[in-house]
Amino acid sequence: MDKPVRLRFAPSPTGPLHIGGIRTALYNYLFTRKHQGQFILRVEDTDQGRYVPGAEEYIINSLKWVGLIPDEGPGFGGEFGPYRQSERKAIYSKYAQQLVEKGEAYYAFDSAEELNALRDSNGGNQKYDYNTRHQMKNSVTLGMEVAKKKMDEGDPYVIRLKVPEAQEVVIEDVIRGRVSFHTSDLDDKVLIKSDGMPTYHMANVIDDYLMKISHVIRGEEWLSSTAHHVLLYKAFGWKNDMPAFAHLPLILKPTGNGKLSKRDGAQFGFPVFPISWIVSDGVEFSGFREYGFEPDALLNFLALLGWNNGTEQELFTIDELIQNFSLEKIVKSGARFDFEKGKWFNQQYLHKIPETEMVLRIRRDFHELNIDLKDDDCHMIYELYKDRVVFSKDYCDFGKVYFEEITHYDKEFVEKKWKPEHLPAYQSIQEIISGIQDWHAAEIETRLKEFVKTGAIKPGELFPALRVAMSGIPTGPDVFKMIQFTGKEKFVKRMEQFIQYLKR
RNA sequence: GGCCCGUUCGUCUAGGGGUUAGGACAUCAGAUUUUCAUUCUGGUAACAGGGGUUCGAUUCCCCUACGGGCUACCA
Repeated sequence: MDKPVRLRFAPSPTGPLHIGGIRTALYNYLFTRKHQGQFILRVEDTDQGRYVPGAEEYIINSLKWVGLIPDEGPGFGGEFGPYRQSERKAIYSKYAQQLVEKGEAYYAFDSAEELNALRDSNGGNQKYDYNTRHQMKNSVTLGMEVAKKKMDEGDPYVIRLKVPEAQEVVIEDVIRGRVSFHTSDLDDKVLIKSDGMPTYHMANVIDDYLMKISHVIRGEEWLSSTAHHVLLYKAFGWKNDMPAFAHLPLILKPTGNGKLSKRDGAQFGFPVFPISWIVSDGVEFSGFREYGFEPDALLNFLALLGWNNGTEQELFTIDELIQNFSLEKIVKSGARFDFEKGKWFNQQYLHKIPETEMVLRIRRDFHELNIDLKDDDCHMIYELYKDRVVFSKDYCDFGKVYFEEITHYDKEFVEKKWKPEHLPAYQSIQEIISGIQDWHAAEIETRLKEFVKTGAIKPGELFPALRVAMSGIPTGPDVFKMIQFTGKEKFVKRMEQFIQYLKR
């Protein structure tokens, strides 16, 4: 008897999607996959004033990057199209007409000034509702004859929902349980704007009905207006076909107040967008992709931000997420965004990537720097850095010092650890190393340790110094392997450069 | 202001009328690495407050506080 499972992700192309949107899409996707349903992308582009060119393409590219591919949607086919609301204008007018005829909606001719005057009255809190509609300029007060005449004369008008008096509107939210509103708190929402376009509420309800949507999983910002949506379903006589609602907790800023917003990335120093977004004036907002995130890691991280399966498992493959997902286990309260935890997820995923794949990426990243690496070099860089990378591009960031000139040395190290009396030791080491025939880390290690035993320098002073000489910074992998990888000739040169720098 | 939703370690969360309130990230300490990192071990750290209900409440109810959302011819 259950309806087929059909869920929609319905973003508005007013700019780039942010990760909250990706999480919403993910939950929709997981639910459909778990119940063998359809995952539908619907573009809610009914606000012509806020339409941003390229945003739709951006949304689709983002979904593709993370692997949440719609079964239906613009460019994805499907029997219930068009999936862009701007292309469904005629449908909405038809249904709006129907509502007016049934007496569930009415035409309104109030000007912006008149609406402001209404709002400002009664202490600035007055709504356009069943208490005030009788004092406004609409087909309820004017009569249908006059209204028709005004419309024929070209007077701009909107269509408003005629919210019934003194009723309780109840929503059975899958996540929150029973939530109720009273119609006395609800205004007569505009359904069709004066440009002929529907508002979100109107288009949303009609499309969900027409597209046979079974469950609406969306952000909590929609919970309040769901009361109007329920009223709309009733007005149309579609109450029995109403989808189940599940309102998701919001993702909050890491610190401070409010929900995570698109501008927070710049402020907190981490991406909030899945992939980078270039604003028309050339400003670019970096994305998780460009930051180096694995799409599966991002999804895993996002999935756990407001949901868990009741166990202590944190690492889930996408299939495991599908198997384990349930709306009932979604947390009710908002979740602060913790970028550090996101990085941890990425690191975990990076460890799972096989060496052969990683080596390919290392070669590709170096190639972009115009450095063509030999197979052995790629493997060596992998070996050297695999325990300390968080993103795959870190291999390149760490490894490029072996192929580029060293332009500066860690200031703190030089100031704190460098002592002029170390100089002879450095020079001795340069000689010892350059004398090694069997160029291997093990041999280098033996010789260096022998030297340290002479007491010329302490190990704690020597090894970090060698790292600085090799790479500019005192942290890094095993020094002996570093030296081996640097190569004898380059090692000698770098020691020379370092010694010159210290003498300056 | 009004309406609606929420509140367990710094953060994400598990749990649920009787628990040493568990895990993860972060953080701190120890071990190992004659160095940093890794790894391992261990530690600090939470039921917002006040009333009920109850033999017993962090868990159920109410109030307060705090947080969040909505309050547009935006979605």
